[in-house]
Amino acid sequence: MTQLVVIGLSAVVMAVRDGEAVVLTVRPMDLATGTASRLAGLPFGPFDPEGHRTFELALRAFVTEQTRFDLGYVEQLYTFGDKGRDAPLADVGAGGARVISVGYLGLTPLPVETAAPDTAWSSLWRYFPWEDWRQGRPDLIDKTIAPALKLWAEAGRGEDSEFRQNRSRDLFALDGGAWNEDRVLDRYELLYEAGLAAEAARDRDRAWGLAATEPASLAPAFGEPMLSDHRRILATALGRLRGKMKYRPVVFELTAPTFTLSELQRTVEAVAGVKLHKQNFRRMLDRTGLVEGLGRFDVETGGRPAELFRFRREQLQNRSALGLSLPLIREGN
Amino acid sequence: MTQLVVIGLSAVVMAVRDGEAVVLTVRPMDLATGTASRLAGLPFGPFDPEGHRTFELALRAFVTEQTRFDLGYVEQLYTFGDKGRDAPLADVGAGGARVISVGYLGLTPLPVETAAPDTAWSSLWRYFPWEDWRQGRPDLIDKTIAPALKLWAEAGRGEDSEFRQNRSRDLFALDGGAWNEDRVLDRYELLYEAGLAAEAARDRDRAWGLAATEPASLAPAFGEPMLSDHRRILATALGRLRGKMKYRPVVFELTAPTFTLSELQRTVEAVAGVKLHKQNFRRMLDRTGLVEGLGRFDVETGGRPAELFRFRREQLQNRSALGLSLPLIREGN
DNA sequence: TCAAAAGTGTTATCCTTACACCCATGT
DNA sequence: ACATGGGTGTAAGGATAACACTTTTGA
Repeated sequence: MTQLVVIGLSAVVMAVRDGEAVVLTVRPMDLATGTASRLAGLPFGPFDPEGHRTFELALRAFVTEQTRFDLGYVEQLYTFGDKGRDAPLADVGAGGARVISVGYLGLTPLPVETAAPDTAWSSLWRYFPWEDWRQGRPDLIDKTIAPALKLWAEAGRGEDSEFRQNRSRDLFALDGGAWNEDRVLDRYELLYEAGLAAEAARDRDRAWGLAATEPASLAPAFGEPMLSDHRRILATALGRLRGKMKYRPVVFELTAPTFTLSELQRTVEAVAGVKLHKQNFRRMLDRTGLVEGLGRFDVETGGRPAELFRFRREQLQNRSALGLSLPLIREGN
Repeated sequence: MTQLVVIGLSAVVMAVRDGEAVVLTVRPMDLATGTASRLAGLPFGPFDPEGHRTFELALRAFVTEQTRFDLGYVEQLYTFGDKGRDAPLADVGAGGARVISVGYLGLTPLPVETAAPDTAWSSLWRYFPWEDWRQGRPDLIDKTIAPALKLWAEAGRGEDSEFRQNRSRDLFALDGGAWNEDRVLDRYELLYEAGLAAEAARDRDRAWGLAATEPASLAPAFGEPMLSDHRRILATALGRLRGKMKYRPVVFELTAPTFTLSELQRTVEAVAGVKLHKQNFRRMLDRTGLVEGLGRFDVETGGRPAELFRFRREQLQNRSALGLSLPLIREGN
């Protein structure tokens, strides 16, 4: 009944700095070479069933230890346990045990320069360059991704070929379809399945007992790979955050206590990866009553001074979140 | 590094039968008495890191084994690992190891009578009687729950007292506030914290090393308790499903291949626990284009025959989910 | 004076909500 | 004929998306 299982915790700590979405990454020591790992990973650590009462406490403890940084908002994402996928800690030696990793999302308003060595804030678009549509549709989708997916789809047999093609089209908005910014994970998994994410080649090699081939010539369009399955966890986190922003006021976990409406808009845009309509964004804000003007102004904006606002945290509780449809009725019928 | 950890999988398998939401429950053998356990639980089993490639495969295997029932739609819910809470398997002997349980939600259109012994479909409202608002606001909220929560709030000190009161008011819609049907987990956790869920007393006893006191006289208004933390997992599942219905067409995992619009509405109502507006429900359906009339009719309805419809699964893929706000813009500004 | 960023007004369109009403079947 | 459940039409109000325009600062 007692098995060789190790529980690992991984943290996706996100912030917005200078209008760019960033994530906290580490380069752990590689046991083989004794130097910092070539690939970046997420802060992660083993869960000690003796010492820790809850996952969340364990997570906060080791993130602080590794990065000298205190987490604020935290939420559980998903638990990963597939055997095929390269598992966390495999690179730093879990002694052959099966590793289950519980992923967490943490948000912080303060992209503090972390003092810890081998720790850095990196832009999300390094790992998902196709996810930033703020300057319009990224060229690399049509130039590199679409052709590669087309080849992959054509390599499929019968039904499968058509299925691959439809999925590519829908997820990457290929034939004039609408871009759905929430489906970050689906897109990453598609690229992984198609063998276009560098991690796919690595995991395949490892499954066959081969030495890792350098993920040599994959185009930068497919994003920088990460250690083990960390890029998959990161994709889960970004997708979750993008979706959640729409029905819970989580953006405010990423802003300073006071902010201008433009700053707030830039923060939302940085995460969602799309441009928003200024006037309508503002109208939406005062309809929902989520923010409150302070009558004070920020003079540093390089134009007309902007009023400072704050998030009205107090009335966060019940807010019925909007969701959609389910047309309610009072009585009868 | 290798610790005494056991991974358990728990399945919340839901269906709608005769217009009532039901869940698959089991009464495992109690090792002490050798008879079926007094309390119901969810189907659960250990995850074997040697034998199983993924959680999902393991889950499908043991659910079939325990209940002779094949799962259709499956999604991961949450991973529970708190020490304070009574953990799964504790009742059937995990030998003192720390148990981490990964909860899954399964949906099925066929509430097949399961042949397996000690397995049954039970109404969700047995466990959460306050969650069914289809006949209007349940009496037991004002008669039993509200007064009990009031006492609990008054027992709090200072700030805490006010906080408890606000939370009770918001979650149970006490002072004319709006009912938010999605917050099933928050409500259960509130009752647990307030010591009103029978499980709370049991876990407290166990933490203090006492023999379990019979959860004697808790009013039925607080729902029937389940084994270990299964009612918490069930609450997570119901909340998730209620929320998800609003942005993904998951209801159709609960319906037969063809259905009348009234049947579909009753299914949604059974899960959401609220009454819907017939005409507007129908208008919403053809706006979204989710269903398609078949030109065939069901004559068994006891009135004018109803047209049969089917879910248009094919165009499920991209559908941008509605969510809300994020006012997009094409170019500039 | 002009660029840059903040902030306001107005309109067409669509969705939601609410109302009242007609249709086809079994008893 | 009438009860029962299935199904339709229409209109008011609010939210969204798209226009264009004014205001206040620094260089």
